[in-house]
Amino acid sequence: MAKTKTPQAIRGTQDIFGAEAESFAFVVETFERVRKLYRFRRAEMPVFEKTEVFARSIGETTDIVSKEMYSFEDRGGESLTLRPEFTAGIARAYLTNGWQQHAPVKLATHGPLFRYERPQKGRYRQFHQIDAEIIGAAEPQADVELLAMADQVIRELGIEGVTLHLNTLGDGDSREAWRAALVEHFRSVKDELSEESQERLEKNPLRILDSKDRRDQRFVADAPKIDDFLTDEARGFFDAVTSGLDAAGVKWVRAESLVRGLDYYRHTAFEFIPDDGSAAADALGSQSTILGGGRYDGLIESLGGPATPAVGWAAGIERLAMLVGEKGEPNADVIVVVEDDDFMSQAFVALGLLRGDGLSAELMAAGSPRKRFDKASKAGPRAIVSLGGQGSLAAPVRSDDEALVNRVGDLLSRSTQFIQSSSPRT
RNA sequence: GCGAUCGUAGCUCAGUUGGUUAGAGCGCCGGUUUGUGGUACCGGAGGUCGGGGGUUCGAGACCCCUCGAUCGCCCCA
Repeated sequence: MAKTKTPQAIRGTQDIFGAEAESFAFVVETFERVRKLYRFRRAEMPVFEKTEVFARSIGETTDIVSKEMYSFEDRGGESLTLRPEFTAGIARAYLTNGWQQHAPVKLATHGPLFRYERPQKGRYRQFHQIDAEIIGAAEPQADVELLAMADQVIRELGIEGVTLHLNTLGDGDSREAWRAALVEHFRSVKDELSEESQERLEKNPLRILDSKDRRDQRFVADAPKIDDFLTDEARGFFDAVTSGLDAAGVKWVRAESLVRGLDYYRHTAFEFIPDDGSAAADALGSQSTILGGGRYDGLIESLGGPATPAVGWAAGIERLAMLVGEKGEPNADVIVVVEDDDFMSQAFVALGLLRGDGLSAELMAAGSPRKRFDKASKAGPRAIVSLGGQGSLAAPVRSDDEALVNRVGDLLSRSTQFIQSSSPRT
């Protein structure tokens, strides 16, 4: 038989296992716990949608839509796309399921997203996010509550050295006026900007503001500020958000040049970013944002729904997992060692008893019988039950934990399979 | 899409200016020792050196292509 080649995993996908998988699970479990504290309701959406769901809401000119989507035709010839983010799909679900009746709704979800990008540290083609959205709430209190939750998730994950960067993009009119002023400002010095920013000038002028290129930064300093274009209403909204955050004890800094990549953002925009020089910044490489979001009051309309205010955020699980440190896999409470294969069935009785009582238990019954105890011992369980070691039905329990020895001894004595020995200790 | 570095056993890596049958540690399997034990010793399995092509008497080493990884740019979580 010809040797079959093992297919490789798809570029930019990951197989997560062991300590890394524990960190990943820790992030998700923490999110689930905190989300219930804030009374966000769990939602599940499909991982793929009609392409137009994303194209229309995210913005045709954004990088995500113009070059990063995994799109394909199904057998009926319809263009479908693997979700590159949660918000658009949630908005669609909100409209097509009549969730409007629950408005305002607080929703939480998590799962895989797909973006066709060059993989690097903290960035994958299939990646995972936790996500929280409040749909149908126009009040700044919604922004405050959403951010308080984000802040608590990060704190409960034990992540340090990360700060909330906050900005406002104003309402639609403010944003447009500001954008026009920025274009004018940068166009006057176009030839002195970096090549990339010259392109951004046409496509996405707001992004010039956070360019890393020195040539751009001199002109960023005296660029028009959003604050000068804010309507009274937009300013009032932002003030309400910031004072709410202060009252809620959420630390934040103003980031005047923080803009978000997607077209649908209005008013509040924010990112949680590691502080310069912190361990977190180090661990993340060039990927800085671990959680980002904002208010998207226009999105639902772009999908054909009624004008509906909403705010949300998403955070990369992989990026968070890199910051929570190693979460080792816990050792077994008990390992049952079969030192003589004649005692195999007793081992299953013992395992059933132990697991039924809530103790994690593992069987060690393969390989050289004489080495099994050593292997069990090496695995570092809280206790070891040895079967057949003395050629008898006795099942000695080895542990430094006296209470556990007694508990295991009591459990085993429930079966006539075992003539309990006088629990010798080591 | 662009750039840099890198691909040798399951894992971490050696492998001299290209030169015989490609090595070590850990892990795994078996045996001996110990005999209430996490020890030590012996032995074994496992590699078409990422894949393909080329240069050469001879390539794991050099060249080209390709796939992948890592790290940046762009952008984002």
